Amino acid sequence: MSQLGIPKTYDHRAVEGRIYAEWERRGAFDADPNPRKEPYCIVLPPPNVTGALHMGHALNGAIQDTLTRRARMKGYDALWLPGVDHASIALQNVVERKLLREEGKSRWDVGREEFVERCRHFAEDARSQILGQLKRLGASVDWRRLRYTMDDDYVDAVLTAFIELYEAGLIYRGNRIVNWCPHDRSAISDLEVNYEEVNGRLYGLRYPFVDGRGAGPDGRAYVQVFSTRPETMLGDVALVVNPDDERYTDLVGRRVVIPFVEREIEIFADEYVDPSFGTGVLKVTPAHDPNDFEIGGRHGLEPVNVLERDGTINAHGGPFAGMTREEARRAVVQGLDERGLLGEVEDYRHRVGHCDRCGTIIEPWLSEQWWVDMKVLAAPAIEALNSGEITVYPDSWRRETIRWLEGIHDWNVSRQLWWGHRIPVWYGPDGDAVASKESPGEGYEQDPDILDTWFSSGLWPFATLGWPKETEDLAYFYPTSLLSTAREIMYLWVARMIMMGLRFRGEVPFEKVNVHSIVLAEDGTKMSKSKGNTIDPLVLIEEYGADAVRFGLLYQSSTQDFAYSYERADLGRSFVTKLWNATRFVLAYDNEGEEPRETSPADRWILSEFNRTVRDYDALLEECEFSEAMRLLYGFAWNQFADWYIEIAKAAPSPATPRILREVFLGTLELLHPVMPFATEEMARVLGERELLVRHSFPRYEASLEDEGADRLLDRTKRAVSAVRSFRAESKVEGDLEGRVSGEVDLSVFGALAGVKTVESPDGAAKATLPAGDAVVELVLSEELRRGEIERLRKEISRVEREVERARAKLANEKFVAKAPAAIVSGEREKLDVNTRMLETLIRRLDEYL
RNA sequence: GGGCGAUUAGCUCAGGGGGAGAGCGCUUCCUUGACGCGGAAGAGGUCAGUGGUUCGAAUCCACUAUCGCCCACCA
Repeated sequence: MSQLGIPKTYDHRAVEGRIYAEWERRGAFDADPNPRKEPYCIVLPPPNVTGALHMGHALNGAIQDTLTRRARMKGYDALWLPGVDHASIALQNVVERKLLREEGKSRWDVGREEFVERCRHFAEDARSQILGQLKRLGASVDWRRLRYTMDDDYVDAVLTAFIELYEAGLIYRGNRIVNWCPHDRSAISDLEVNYEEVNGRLYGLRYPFVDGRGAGPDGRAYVQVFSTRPETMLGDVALVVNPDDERYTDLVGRRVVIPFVEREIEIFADEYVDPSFGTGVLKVTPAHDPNDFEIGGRHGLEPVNVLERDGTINAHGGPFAGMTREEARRAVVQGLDERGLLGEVEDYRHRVGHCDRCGTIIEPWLSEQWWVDMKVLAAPAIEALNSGEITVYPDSWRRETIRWLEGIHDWNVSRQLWWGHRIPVWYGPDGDAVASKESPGEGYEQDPDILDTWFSSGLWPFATLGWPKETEDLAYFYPTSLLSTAREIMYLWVARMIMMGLRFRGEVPFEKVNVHSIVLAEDGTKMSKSKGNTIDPLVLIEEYGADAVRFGLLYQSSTQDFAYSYERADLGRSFVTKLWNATRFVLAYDNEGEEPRETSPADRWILSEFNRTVRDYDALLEECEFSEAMRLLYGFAWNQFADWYIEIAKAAPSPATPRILREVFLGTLELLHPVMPFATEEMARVLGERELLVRHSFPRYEASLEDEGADRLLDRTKRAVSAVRSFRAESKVEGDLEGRVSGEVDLSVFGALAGVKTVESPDGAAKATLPAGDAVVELVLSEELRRGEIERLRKEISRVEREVERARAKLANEKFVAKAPAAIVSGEREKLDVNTRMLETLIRRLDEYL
């Protein structure tokens, strides 16, 4: 403890928990519809219940909290609504792995009911973790309103939405190729398939002619086709060649036999075939390839599905039935080889789809699924994005999203998983299907499938506010103000919220979308648990404090992804320390009386500077320019307020300085509070503020505080001071000096900070002449410094000469004078003028010495 | 195969038509009424390359190189 009675250093560990509890106790984050206020609402992108806070959450949390706290301080009725997502496939995978590890059982061993129960319990245990972590970050969410996608009310919203879309004919059942994960035994969406380059093989498969005429293209008795998945030949229904491929014209219409299963298939002509790939002959497997499905359809061919749900070969696979797909691949290749039907085998690098959640290789698989007709839903969303009804930061993502929506495919929303919202369709005894929340009656069986987790997430901005009930919350807070998110879920989630919001509310779900950077690992690659390069925000918070981490993240966040650097947390921590020490200074500073007293130019300058900072900072936050905003505020607080005004307060105060000092500092804390809530709150408390800072008003720009005269005066004064300091450092001059400044400066500030006593006409053996902007400082020197001054003057002269030359050349250019904006031209003239006079002065001084 | 973005000081990154910026690191000095997680003064950059537009380009355009990311049903 210092003599001030407050700790010498700020200890975030001792402060943050206490302050968060205080905010909660005082209901500082509670928001309820208030007709006398304007609403401001952000819904938290619901983290997965299974998740732990990662750097992306920390960054997005900092962004949302900053915007919410700012809105709250600006007088809005600001709601930041928290929630968690049940994370269907992700959580199911976690619970399955646990079950296998701990009990050696699969989900089928325990049965659906029991398994879902376990998922429910696991989710309940897990969800408190990430919520606690949000508190550590300082998130000012209204905890009374915590939502969960498996809450009864939310489930009701999901079922309502499904039934409405179903009844409108926008949800239908269809037999199509889907991305099938044999491990999860479920369909997954296109967006959940990761394509990875793998080293595979291209196998030459030979199909003997049925008629045995032996008149293949080159006299052979077979047709060769290249495939990366030989086992799928068991499901072939045709071969196709390009109709324009002259090599194969007489092949069309002939028949070949599929080895092993001995099925005869015909050779067709189809435009789809690329003659330049492989042999120019393509095998058609409609049940296991989306293109083949189309081709098969064009030729009226019945698909043959050879895979079970778990990826093993089914009865259609003849001798290979029961094998896994990998076993079947080897066995088919070996069998072909034995029969002399294996052609060339080439190494082949290609992209193979993997399940986003479990990493299993995806099989395109024909199955009966539920689909959402997206074209109809996308049209209004495209319109809303085109018209600017939704603003996206940065705008390039608005255009990207429109492009994606324009090429949208129907959405497969059914999953053959167990953890999730069960599809509310019931099949009756007579084969009828009814969409209903409850069983329509005796003998009805509910569809076993559940919904894609993103179907429920798509309703998030309004289902969390009470929909389908027409609640007061919904009327007041919807549409929400802003959604902040990582770009990786723009299509998966954001685009769907827009479509669902327009469909069910007739209004966009949010006015603005902020697409934030992705936080990469220190080496610039993506953070991933498997690579072991993740950074845990909680560890950072523990070490640096939540405020430092938040400031560091925002300081570094722009539209570009960035490699996380601990330096930024360091920067944040140094900043907190700097502010803490400023707090101690302000507290200890003589602070008497409240009555207005006469201000000095320095007082008016700092007010003016602060006021401009308020205006620019607020505008930057409004545009989600967080990095710029942080740099601006940091620069003001450190380089203007602390470096200059505090020094002025020490050395050349006015009667009003105590008041202005405190006022501006408190205002700075208010500006910073949305970003660094804990430390600023503590500083305000230490300063004796009676009201919590979280409840203060955000500073407002006031035109009357602009003071150009004071700005110019202090600018010149600071330059003069710096010129003297620079001279002292270079010439190694210590102690007080005498001198004079030509050009108007604040003499008391100059004298005190430069250590120069001003005299009418500086007299002495030698004089130093220092350019300081448009002013000149002259200092009385001792004789021994004379030689050094000559050298210094020569350097200055050549520097100023270059400046003069540059401006002169520019102004000599007739085209420049004619075409450049008047302000630029007059600016150059002024510079030329100032520098010319400066040059004359310097040369005159040099002459005096020589 | 398409699309988007990046390349700026030793490092991590801002900026973005009119005299190159920050933090860290580096050099010199400094316990001056808060702060050494500090203060003062410095060194350090043909803003990837080539062409173009312009009175003027690090900034806009084109191409090239390198590196990322997203999207796509080529066996």
